[in-house]
This record gives sequence, structure tokens and C-alpha cells, in this order.
Amino acid sequence: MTAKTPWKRDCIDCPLLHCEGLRPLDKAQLKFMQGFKQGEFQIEKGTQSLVQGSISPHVYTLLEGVLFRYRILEDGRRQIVNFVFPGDLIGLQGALDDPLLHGCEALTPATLCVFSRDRMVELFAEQPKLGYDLTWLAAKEEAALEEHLVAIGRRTAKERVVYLALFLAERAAATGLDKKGAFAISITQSQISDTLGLSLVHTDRTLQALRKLKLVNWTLNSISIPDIGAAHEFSHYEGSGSGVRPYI
Amino acid sequence: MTAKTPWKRDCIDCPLLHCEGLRPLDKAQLKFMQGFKQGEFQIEKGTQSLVQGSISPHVYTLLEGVLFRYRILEDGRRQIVNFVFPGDLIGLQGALDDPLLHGCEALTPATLCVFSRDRMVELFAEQPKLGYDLTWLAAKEEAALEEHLVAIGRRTAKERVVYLALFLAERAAATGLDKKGAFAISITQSQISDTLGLSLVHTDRTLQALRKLKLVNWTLNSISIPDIGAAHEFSHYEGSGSGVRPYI
DNA sequence: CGAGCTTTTGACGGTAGTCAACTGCGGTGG
DNA sequence: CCACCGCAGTTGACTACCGTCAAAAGCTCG
Repeated sequence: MTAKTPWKRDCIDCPLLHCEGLRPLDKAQLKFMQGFKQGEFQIEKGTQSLVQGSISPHVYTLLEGVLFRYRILEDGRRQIVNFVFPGDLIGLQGALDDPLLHGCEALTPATLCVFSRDRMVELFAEQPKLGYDLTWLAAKEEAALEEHLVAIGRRTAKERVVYLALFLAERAAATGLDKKGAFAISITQSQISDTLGLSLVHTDRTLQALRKLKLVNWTLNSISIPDIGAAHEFSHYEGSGSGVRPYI
Repeated sequence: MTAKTPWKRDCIDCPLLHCEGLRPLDKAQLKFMQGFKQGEFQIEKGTQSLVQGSISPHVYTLLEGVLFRYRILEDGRRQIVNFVFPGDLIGLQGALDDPLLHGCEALTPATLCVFSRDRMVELFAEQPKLGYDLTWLAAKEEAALEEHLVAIGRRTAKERVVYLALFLAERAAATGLDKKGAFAISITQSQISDTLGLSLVHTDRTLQALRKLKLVNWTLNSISIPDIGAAHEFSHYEGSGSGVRPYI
């Protein structure tokens, strides 16, 4: 949308190539992806990039920024399902021709790389390794959702918040954001509550309690975890512990 | 384990070929899978087929029966993550060499088809379509987990139970179990509560309430939903609506 | 018939939800 | 410049949904 950025940047200039948490593509793969890529587009903070219920012929890879995926019930209840970091795929969830089951909103300005859904089969045929990676990513996403399920289903409010802080810290660190237990990310309490299945008010009180306990210091602009070990122990969360991820 | 069944049945005799909800493999695929298959094994109701934390070199397809996947926290809290029906894959969740993140228990006597994890790459290389299907399955599983997340995070106890009943009914119908809003499946209240993030006692009370409301009749041996439309409306769940699934 | 599991019931307490109002902050515009 | 607005966070009072503890009732099976 903005004229400042090229409509289609070469894959050789892909920002993900230099992302430490990601395994870079090799020459052949880059070449293939170059032809596979349809373009990119940028969105601003707060905008809805995908809308629940619409039918999209595209799949996206997030190049820069952070998003979150959510679902909304007719009566307005919202559940944030997961957060999206650079290198993550969007739009693969659910089958091909069905309407999208979730919406997607930007937490920061973000840029997405666009692929055609129809041509996915080509990718599997011509670049089996990339197909494999795709499955790997889907499996990993699944594992993350399982972890969320455990958190929401079986953890107390305080544990949930600490868990979420750790989860985000882990992903943020892997994609280049700050590392040492504190990082800048802008999430409102309302978004936290919709992630963790809590009410807004109770989320606020829980955040306050955790500040007093010196476990997590969560403000609108940043999250800091003074003692990561203590946080893990408190939340009964061990961390996903996986190293490098593939992408695209 | 049991001597009665052949260690390795031919793929041409695969029971999944006749399952109405599944798209059968073609000749070439069957032939390939025949070589890919390592064997099969049976487990009895109530046995743990996979154990959380162990490292398994295998991936499985469920041929017959119903299982559920769960995670356990050190202090004993359990969260059932999803149910497994014939044609579903097990063991793909999470990356390759990591220890298993979840356990798996049989709800009925069941038989599993065994594949080697290491040879997965071959599958993608030689049968891209199957690789594609694998991703499709993973994406579908992901969509199911999202739905669970919404249920646990944003629905009331009654809505959750009705949702789960509908979800199971849908999957059961697609794999040949009874269809008309009532089917035989044996799930304890304790398992229901661990699926929905409720306590055992409260689950029981909720079930009773739903019986009185004539929304769901859930006993140890069967689930019946007198008025499916009413149930959908009550639970704000629309159903996944997807038709045939691929498998293997 | 007793063991063991699942379900059911009662009583009680607490965590978390709802309602409503107020504060603080940044931006806009008169 | 300051009033006004909108958004995010905070607080208080009250409620209720749901969890915990404990015990009893049904069932199945050896």
C-alpha cells in the first residue's frame, strides 16, 4: 500500500535470511521461492490483515513485525489463538477452500510475503524439502496450541500470565528482539485477557499481583521477567526448547 | 502383541480404504505405502500407547478405534488435548528429535499402523501428493485445537460440554460410527473434565443440567444429542463442515 | 460378596466475572 | 493553551460460577 517499499523485493534480500532463529534457505530454494512469491504488502499496527469468514486464495509468511490470530464468536467473545512472529506462516490453518476460521491483527507495523494457495501443490512436487518444512512448521504450531490449551485449561490465572510472558519472551528472543528477560512489545491487557481466557478486570489484578511478587513486570510497552528460572518454576512451564526453525 | 492378527497386513486390506469419511489412496500410493509401512500393533482399551517424555522414532496412523492425546504437568494436572479417530496421524506433533510432548491412551481397543520417522523425507520426495496430504492433516488438526481453545477460553461450562458432544459426534459420524445424533463411545466424566478444563464434580453437575435441558444425554457408554440444531445454537458452535479427509 | 472405579450429592470457600465509576495519558481542535 | 475526547488501566462492591473436600451410592467384575 505504501509507495516507499518495493512491491516485490527479491528473495535474496529477504530479511528472514539474517534472522538468527531461522535456518536460511539454500540457493536452489531461494530461486524457487523467487518464482513462487507473488509479492508483499505492509500493514500498520492495529489493522486487520485477514478477516474471519472471508475466503482467501493466499498464504502468507510474516517477514517483519508481530501479529496475533484470533477467533470471534457471534456474540462478540474473542479468543486469541496464537501470536505470529517473523518466519511464521499464516493462512495454512484449516483446509483450502473453506472460509478463514480466524482473523489476524497487527501488533506492530508488519510486512507479509504473499503466496498463492493453488500453487502449493507445485511446491511439494518441486521442492520436497520445503514441503517437509511446511509440515514441520504446522506441527510446531500445533505443539504451541497444545501448550496454550494446557495453560488455559489447567493453570491458574497467575500461572497463565507468567506462562504467556515466558512463551512470548522465547519467541521474541528467537527472532531478534531483546533477549535478557525484558523486551519491547505492545500488548494491551484486553488482548492478554482474550489470550488467556480471563476477564479484563481480573487480568489487571493478576498483573498487579505478579508485579508485587516480582515475577513478571508487564506494561503496555514491554514485558520483563526479572528471574526467568523462578518464572518457569512458578508457571510449571518448561519452554519449548527447540532451536532453529525453517521457514517459507 | 496378540497372535491373532497378522503382524503386517497388506495395505490393500487396510480398513481405512472402506471408511466413508476418508479419501482412499490410489494404486501407486498404496504400493508406496506398502513399502513404507513398518507394521502394525494393537492395544487394549485403557493402555498408554505413547508416553509423554519418551523419544519415539515412529509415527502412527490410527486404523481402528479411538484414542485421546493428553499432556500432564508434574503436579498431576492433566489436559486432554484432542481425540484421535481412524485415519488420524499420531506423533507428528512437535519436532522430530524432541521428546514426545504428549501421551496417548486408548478409549477402545485400537490398532495402529507404524511408520519410521526417519524415512518421512522419502515420502515427501517420492510422493509429493502424500506430503501435501500430511500438511493438510496437520493444518486440520491445528484448526481443531483452535476450536478447543475457543471452547475452553471463552465458553461457559454448559456450552463447553455441548460443544464437545457435537465435536465428537461429527468426527464419529465421519468415521463410520453411528450417525443420528446418538453414538456409542465410552468416555468417563473425569476425561470430559480434563478435556474441558473443568473439575470432575462440576462436570457431573453440568451433565445433569444438560440432561434436564434435553440438550445432551451423555452417559458412560454413549452420547446422544436429541436436537442437533438446538445444540449448535446453544453452544455457539457451527461445526467444522469439512467433507472427506485424506489419510496416511 | 467385596474391591475398585465411576457417578452422584452436600456443604463450603475462593477464584474469577460483572457492573460501574474514576484516573491517567496522548492527541485533536476550538 | 486548555477543554474535550478516546483509549488503557485501575479500583471497589457485589455476585456467581466453579473448585475442593468428603462421603455415599451404583456398577462391574473377579
